[in-house]
Amino acid sequence: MATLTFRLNQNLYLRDPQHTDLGQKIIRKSVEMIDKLGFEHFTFKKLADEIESTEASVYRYFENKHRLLLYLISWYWSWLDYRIDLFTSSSTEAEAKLRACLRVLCEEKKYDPAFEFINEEALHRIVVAELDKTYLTKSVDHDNQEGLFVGFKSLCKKIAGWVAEINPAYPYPNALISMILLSAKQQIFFADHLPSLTNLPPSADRHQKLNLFLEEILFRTIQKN
Amino acid sequence: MATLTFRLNQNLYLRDPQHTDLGQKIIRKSVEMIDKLGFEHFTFKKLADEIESTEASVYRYFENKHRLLLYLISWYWSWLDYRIDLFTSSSTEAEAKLRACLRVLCEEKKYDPAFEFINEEALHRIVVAELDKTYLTKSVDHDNQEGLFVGFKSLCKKIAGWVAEINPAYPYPNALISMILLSAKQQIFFADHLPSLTNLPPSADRHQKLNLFLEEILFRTIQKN
DNA sequence: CGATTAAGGATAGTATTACTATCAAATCGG
DNA sequence: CCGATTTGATAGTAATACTATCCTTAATCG
Repeated sequence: MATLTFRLNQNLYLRDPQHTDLGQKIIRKSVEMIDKLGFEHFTFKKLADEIESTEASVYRYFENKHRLLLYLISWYWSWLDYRIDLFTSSSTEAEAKLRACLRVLCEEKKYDPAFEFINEEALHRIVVAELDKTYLTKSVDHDNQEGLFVGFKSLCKKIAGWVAEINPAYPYPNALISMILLSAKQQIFFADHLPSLTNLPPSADRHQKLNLFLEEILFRTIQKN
Repeated sequence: MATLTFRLNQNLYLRDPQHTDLGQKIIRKSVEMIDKLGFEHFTFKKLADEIESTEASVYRYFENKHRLLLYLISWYWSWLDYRIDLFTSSSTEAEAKLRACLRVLCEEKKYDPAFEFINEEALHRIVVAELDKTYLTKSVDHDNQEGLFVGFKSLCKKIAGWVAEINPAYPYPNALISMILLSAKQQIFFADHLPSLTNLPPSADRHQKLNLFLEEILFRTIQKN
């Protein structure tokens, strides 16, 4: 099988981790550890110990742990974008594309064998729990200038484009889509931890319910008249 | 003028800061400093230096800085709840209540002289920038059990109740309201820092636009049939 | 009025974190 | 096989998030 890799913004890393053995270990293990410990309790020291390397070596790949998180989450958005392309390319209608897109967004994430060293299931949990921390910092503006959020921004733009195709007069397509993208993560988190803030059940069919919830909001909001 | 205070969950603090001079200084100054430095760069040491007290003394009021943040944000939700009551009590119709409620949620926040030692404008910016960090931690479940999120949860429940009054058949009232409550903060943040993720303008009338945006989503989504 | 208690100040100390720096050993490409 | 690059090993630093102890002062209560 051909190995796919995503070309991510070079400012995310110092040395490309996809190209070396140590780099791949860093990615694989950090996904596992951030998922388990949470980003706050995850440190380069602990990571280095686990992969039997040293802190200094990890710092040669990533400037700091914040950039590593940004890297992982950028990877996630690229992956989602790729999957959305996969499932929307067969449609020509914007409406069908949007429906397919929401399905991909809400689906339960499983390990994707197309990408060997990433555990997508764990990465999805990381995105749910840590996404907001990537931009809620005093360095947002700087990070944004360096292009560290392009993955999220371009995905949002693409989907908002379909909204504009359906109803060019609707004035808030980007706001609506960014809201939906974030809500998909938030509501899953609430279902797991603060159930009174949602109506999604704890059971496995919550992904389907989430899909219904968001689809209704999206299409009712953008319908004409 | 009668001085109002909110009765917040006792687990938020070790000693009630509203009742002492030092406590009030801690609240007033921490709002100012978290707003300026951001929560990550804010420390009890820096705070103590500013109010000319000591780290140890601050720790006598709050177990740690995370609880202090939770305290401030709980205070904010209580305040919002109080303002929503103020502006909805005149209406009897659920729809009118919801409209008034969204107006309060989206309005630009100004200093409220009813509460002397809190700068609501700064606190609002803190909520916008730091809210998600209060629950995106490994200790959510524990904090939730201690009742540290009741402020947000009860507000959400109250508003969702009005939704249910209008359309009892709508299956996701809590999810819809929590989404809207959070989006109101998020979209303001995007307008300031990641404008391509929203359609709110940088100008002052963005609060009004935000109101239109959210009102349309809410009422279109819950309309019957 | 004197004694008790509580609040706050002063100081010290600890483990951990998030780095930075230096040098030597291994390895890899031409 | 030579030289450049990569990694490992080790050390060190400033800051952070606490905890502990002791002392002074102020309020309270019989």
